[in-house]
Amino acid sequence: MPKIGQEPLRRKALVAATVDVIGEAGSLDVTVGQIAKRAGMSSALAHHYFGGKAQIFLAAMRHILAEYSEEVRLALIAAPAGQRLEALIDANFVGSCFTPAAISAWLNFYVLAQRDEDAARLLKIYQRRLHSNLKHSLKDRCKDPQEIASILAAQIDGVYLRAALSGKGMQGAAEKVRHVARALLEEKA
Amino acid sequence: MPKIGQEPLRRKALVAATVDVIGEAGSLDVTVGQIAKRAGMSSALAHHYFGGKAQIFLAAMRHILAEYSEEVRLALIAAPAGQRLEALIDANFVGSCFTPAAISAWLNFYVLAQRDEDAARLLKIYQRRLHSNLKHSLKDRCKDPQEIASILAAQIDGVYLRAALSGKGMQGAAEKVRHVARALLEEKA
Amino acid sequence: MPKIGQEPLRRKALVAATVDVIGEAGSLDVTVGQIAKRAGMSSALAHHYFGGKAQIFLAAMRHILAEYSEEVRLALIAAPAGQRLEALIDANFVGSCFTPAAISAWLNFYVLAQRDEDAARLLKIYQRRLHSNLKHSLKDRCKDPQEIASILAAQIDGVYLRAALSGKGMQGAAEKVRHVARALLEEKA
Amino acid sequence: MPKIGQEPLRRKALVAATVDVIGEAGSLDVTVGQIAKRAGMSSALAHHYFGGKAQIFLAAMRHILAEYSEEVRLALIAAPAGQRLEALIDANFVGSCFTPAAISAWLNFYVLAQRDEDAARLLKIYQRRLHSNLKHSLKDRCKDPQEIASILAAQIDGVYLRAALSGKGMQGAAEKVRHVARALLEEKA
DNA sequence: AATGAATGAGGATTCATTCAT
DNA sequence: GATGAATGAATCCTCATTCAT
Repeated sequence: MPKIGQEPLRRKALVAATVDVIGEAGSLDVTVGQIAKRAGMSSALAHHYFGGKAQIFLAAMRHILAEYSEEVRLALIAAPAGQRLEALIDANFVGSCFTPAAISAWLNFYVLAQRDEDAARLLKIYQRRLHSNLKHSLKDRCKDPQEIASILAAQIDGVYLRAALSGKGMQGAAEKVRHVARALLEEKA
Repeated sequence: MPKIGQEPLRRKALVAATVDVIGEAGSLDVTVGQIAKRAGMSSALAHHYFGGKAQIFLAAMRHILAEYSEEVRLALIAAPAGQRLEALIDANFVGSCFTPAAISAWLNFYVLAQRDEDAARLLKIYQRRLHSNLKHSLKDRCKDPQEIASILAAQIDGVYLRAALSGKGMQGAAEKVRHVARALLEEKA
Repeated sequence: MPKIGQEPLRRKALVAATVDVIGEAGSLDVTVGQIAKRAGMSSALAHHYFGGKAQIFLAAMRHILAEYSEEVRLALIAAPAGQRLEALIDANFVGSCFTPAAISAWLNFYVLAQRDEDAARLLKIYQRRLHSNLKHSLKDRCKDPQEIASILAAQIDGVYLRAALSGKGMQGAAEKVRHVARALLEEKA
Repeated sequence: MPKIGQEPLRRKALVAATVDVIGEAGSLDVTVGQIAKRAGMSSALAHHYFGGKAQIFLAAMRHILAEYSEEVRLALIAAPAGQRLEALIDANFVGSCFTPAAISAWLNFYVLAQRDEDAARLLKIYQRRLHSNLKHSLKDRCKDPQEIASILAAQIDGVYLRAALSGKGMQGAAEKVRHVARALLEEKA
């Protein structure tokens, strides 16, 4: 029996290891060797599958974003029509991709996006999707969904940042954003 | 007798060069050689004056924070009594330390704070000061200054992040935060 | 499958090269680069296999001591019962590990032992073993084997030193120690 | 009043500092900066007076040898005619230049002599003088002063080495050499 | 497919030495 | 005489990457 289908397994393992290691180090200054070791293979194989360090990182980022997207998608599906905004906000602070490890990877993602074309593109996709989701869930609930969505997106990111750096986790984070949302929607109403 | 009093000059030049180079690279992955070259001296001299790479970075961060603090201090002094909150918000998006270069250094500062004791301490000081300033300026204007300050601080950071990553500068950033502030203060009024 | 089993070969080559290079330089001030080059590999590989300069040195010292010990062991086995002392003395001045190169390494070993824990430990082992061997071979031939062994050990080291520094090799060295041994054993007889 | 005669003072201070620092480090791997600092001046001045690191070391060695020679000279003068050998042996283990610091410098001197012409010459002078002194003091007391002197010189060096490395000082060292001397002189007498 | 082997390039750091004042 | 300033060269070490098997 030949070992078949090893490639996807290996890639998955490497992606998971990357998130893991970056999370632990709190930095993108991790070596391919560390990642490969964590994934239980040689660094040569990591290169073989991904082509280079940058691509490994990118795959890890893509994974984080995919998990996040899925989380959001499910939350929106499950939410009652009038509660989409609240569900969306909550989804941004709950779920597997918001573990401390992922947060660290996420933070570094922001930095990477400054230089790296691919990272910047991925990040833009995330931002557009979040903005779009927010706008949709705000439709019919306020006069300027565009602006409110933009504000709430920033609020979400800011709360992330602070939660990530405080080391105290996401407790109370969603509530802060909901608070802002309520205030903005009550305005002049 | 030797040439004298070069140390402060050199240190200043190195700090400026560090902010500069980090800003351009969008990353802390810059070499002491790059920094020293930009500052017009040998890397050996940079080590001589600062002792090591970490200390050079730290001095740069301290410089950025000092500039920011000064900006805020002046804004608060100049503001009429009832306009302190607005002045404070504006001060966070205007001024010399919010050039693209400084923003990049700032972003990387967040990441560094995850691993580096000293960076974390500096960052905490910034956060406490911002929170404290916000709270003071909210006193007498709402029921829960503590909570509102916390929300606005996150909003400020989030707007930073987005402005920094969009590459479009700070246009409209302060207005977004002011918008949130207005909404939160009007609440239940 | 990769080329395999190179590690022991490389380690051996590096150890030999280390002794060689130190011998030529007459000093521990040799670079990993020099050693690696002599061993026919990159300095990176030397680090890969040994972890660092100190460990390379230590391995070289261990090698020299092992060779010496083997030399002594064989000499003692081969010696007739009544001639053990003489055989032991001779063994200290004959043999592969007393080439000029090894002597130089040996000399530097003394110096290194002043600072380096590991080197000091190794040296102590050598000294204890020599002392113990001498004492055993002196048993039944004098009243105070402990003291005589101590004196002869020092004599051996001293003759080393002088032979090493004179650059004229070990000619007549063993005979000097044998001379002392005879004199000490004849005492008060 | 101009500062005159500073040069000899500075040189003396540097020589003393060199012995000091080498003794502490247990190695010749000391920097000119360390030496100069210990001597209370800038490293530039050290270079100015000595021309380079090698010459500083050499001056320190010369100093140690001079002290040693003086010690021996005085001992020989003070010794009664028939006790010159014993006085000479004792002089090799007593005196200011056999402090732990000097021993360390001495040990390193041996190593340096392997490469450095000047150091080798100095060392040879010491060895010749010791040998000559021993030979003279052995004249009329044995048949082969040349050989006995050679053996005792080696014994003295060997005992040095062991005493220096044991860290227990020179206790009992002279007595060991005297013991050998007695034995050699009693031979076949 | 998988990996041990191997390296070149690069980076932080140190230090003897020189120089201008 | 004396020193702060300054640097080039060298060294250890790391790491992404390539290669042969």
